[in-house]
Amino acid sequence: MAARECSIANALAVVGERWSLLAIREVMFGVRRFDQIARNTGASRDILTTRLRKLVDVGLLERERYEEHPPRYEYVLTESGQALHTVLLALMDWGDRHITRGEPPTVLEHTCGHTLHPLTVCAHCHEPVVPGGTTVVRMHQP
Amino acid sequence: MAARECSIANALAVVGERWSLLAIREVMFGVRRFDQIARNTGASRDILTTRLRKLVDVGLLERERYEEHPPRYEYVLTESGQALHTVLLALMDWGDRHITRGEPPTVLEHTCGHTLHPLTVCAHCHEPVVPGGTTVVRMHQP
DNA sequence: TCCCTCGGTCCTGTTTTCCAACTTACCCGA
DNA sequence: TCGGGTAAGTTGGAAAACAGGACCGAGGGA
Repeated sequence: MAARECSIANALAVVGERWSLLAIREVMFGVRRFDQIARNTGASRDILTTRLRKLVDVGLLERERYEEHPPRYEYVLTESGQALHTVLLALMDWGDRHITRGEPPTVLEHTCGHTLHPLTVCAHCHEPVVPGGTTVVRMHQP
Repeated sequence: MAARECSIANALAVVGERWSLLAIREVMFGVRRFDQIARNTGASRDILTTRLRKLVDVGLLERERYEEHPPRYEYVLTESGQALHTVLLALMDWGDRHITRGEPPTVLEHTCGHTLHPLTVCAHCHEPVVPGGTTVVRMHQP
């Protein structure tokens, strides 16, 4: 215990459990219903229940009733949840390049009309950020 | 089972288990030794052993002997491992903005001399990618 | 009426994970 | 030579997480 304090660790404490990011992927792709999310992710239903509840509790999802009779619910992303799209894009791009064999299973298009290949740049100079192109200014030591 | 085929899922199958990304974070920040990685992540030693072994097996890390007598090892990132830096940066930025309260615990500087704030842009038009700014062209349905 | 859907809950057994102590192999200083 | 320290794990037992399937309640449709 008494590990390094870090926003990566904090982020993973919220979305790092198994199935959480896949559930968010589904909602981001427009799949909002419990049964569909369960089917598409492959998570067992009870685990998915606890994951979705946690994501609602921490404010990444909202559970909205979309039908009164019978009561039916759907999950929608909050602003914090939507902000995770950069993480999912980075993960998908990395998976496409280094893990998945063959063609990318999912292809996205940017509003500019071209196939989306995400690129991470420095918000200040707009140059791409390359591995080793950063230095640590300040960091918590455990 | 029989879930959606997707590079996000494939990526998470490799680095999605608890402690894996934190171990990679440490190596990326220059911490290469077992004991230090264990201390800084907070992972228990046995779990860390299996995680590091898996990361070596899938080719994200290499285990190198840096001392013959006694035998001592250190972990270094392969190119695939280094490529994960975009994922970690996205996660850290999201954590800084939406999870961590107060100041970011870790501050990085870009080679341009300014504090690094990563920005995800489209590699083609160089415009920022915003939530909902993409459409799905092709996708596997389970 | 009977069967179906949706959004879960419950139960049971298997896997993982956690935690602390132990091990091996060597170095160092007194 | 004795004791202590470090590095990189192993081991064993308890606790937690997970998988998979049955079940449930409120309604819908034929």
